[in-house]
Amino acid sequence: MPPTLADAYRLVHSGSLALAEVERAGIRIDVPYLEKTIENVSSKIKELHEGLRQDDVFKQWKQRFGGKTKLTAHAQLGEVVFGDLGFSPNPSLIANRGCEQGKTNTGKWRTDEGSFDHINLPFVKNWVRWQKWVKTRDTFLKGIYREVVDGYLHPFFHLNTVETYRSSSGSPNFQNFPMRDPELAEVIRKCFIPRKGRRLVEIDFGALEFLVSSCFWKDKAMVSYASDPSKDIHRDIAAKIWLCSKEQVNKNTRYFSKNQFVFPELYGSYYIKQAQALWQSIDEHDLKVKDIPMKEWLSEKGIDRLGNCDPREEPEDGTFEKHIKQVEENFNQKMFPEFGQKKEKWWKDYRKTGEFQLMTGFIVRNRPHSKNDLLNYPIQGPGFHIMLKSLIFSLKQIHKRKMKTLIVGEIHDCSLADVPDEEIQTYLNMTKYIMTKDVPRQWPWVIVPLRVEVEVSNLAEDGGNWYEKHLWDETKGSWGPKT
DNA sequence: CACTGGAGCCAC
DNA sequence: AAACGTGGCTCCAGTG
Repeated sequence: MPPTLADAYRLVHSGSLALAEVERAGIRIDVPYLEKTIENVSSKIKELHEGLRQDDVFKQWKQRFGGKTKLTAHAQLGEVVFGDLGFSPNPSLIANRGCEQGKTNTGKWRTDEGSFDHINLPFVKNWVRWQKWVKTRDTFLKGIYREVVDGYLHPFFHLNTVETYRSSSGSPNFQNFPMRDPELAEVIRKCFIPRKGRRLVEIDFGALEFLVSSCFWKDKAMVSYASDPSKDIHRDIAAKIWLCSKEQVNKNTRYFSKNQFVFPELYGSYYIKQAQALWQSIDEHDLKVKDIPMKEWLSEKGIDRLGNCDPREEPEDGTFEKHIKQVEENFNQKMFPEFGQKKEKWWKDYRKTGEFQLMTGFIVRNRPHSKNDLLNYPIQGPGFHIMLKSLIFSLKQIHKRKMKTLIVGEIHDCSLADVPDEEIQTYLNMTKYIMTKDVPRQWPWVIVPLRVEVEVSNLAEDGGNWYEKHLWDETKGSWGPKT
């Protein structure tokens, strides 16, 4: 019997109790470090601000806006750079539908970071940098500081706000602290520390979205990719996109294949958007095959331009657009034909009933939904539910075994725990078993093996924090740093 | 003064 | 016909 709406209710009920416990536990914050860091970042901001004020561009800015001059106003920056200084909008940016190149929906100049990529003006580079640090301080650092009580932070975790039946977090949002920008990640994540005698332990589900996707579409080839650790979908697609052998795929080319083709394709993007994004990445990130610059490499294969990317036109031969169109057709018709066919039926069925049910029993019928919603919700919701059920089971075990471990946070496909050193082995063994054995056993729709990725911080006494953490793995039931 | 939508940026 | 999804938070600029 597949999960019913009543099952879904029970999950939310016990999930709410579990997350209440997470909220109550709280995360230890290194308050002196946080205070010092706010000071340091403020000095950096002040310096950058001073530099901007002394720049000649700022004089022009003042001439233009006089008493209304406001250095934080994006609209004013746009007027100065693209209006007065006469820079053209970034030609490699893709214009929004119904938007003039380089402008927003309301007709103002776009002033996001990418809009300035092509402009080599120190003033502009520094302005972007300045804004980045202002956000770091005001949103993240001060957001934490404002909510700290007696050295602990208690972010909220909600189950009632998200259409896909994922969770959300607030006050502050625990789920969007910087991670990819190493400079920002370090400054902010060092605020989070374990309690005395403990370590922070983060356990992620590996590749959860792709695994859940396989469970939902039950496409044979997809399930095979998801089940066989020696197979790598992103590498294989990268080889097709970049016209090279699987062995010639490198970290970068795989990364962009994954994030600008495979996931977008699973969630309803299409070849024109993917081609544009990939083509832009080639120069932006200096993509290569072996040591050959990508555009040279592609040119040797007979592809020397992007193409018009006009949805009304058939792409021309010899364009990247045409090539990606073929990769897409191959993806949907040859590689994953069941995915290609089932998604049409899934959409048709929705059009008949106006509602759809997730594998975990939840029913979505709150409003009319787009085709892409129909592709995304069934993956995003149940992916989170796998994590939530694991969290619930872990807490149950922690209580039963009278452990002192505290689960202190959750980010969609991972949990963060504050674990006494002497409980580490128990906690990791127990949680891995729950995540990879117990939960799949309870949900027969999980038809592919689940996997975990474990990261552990140093002890509090050794300067452990959420930034400095180490991959751990298991050999014969014993966990330690990965060698 | 309270509120709102847009734009931007952070995460998964 | 349309064109990858879900959030939270902050600032500005405009409205009542």
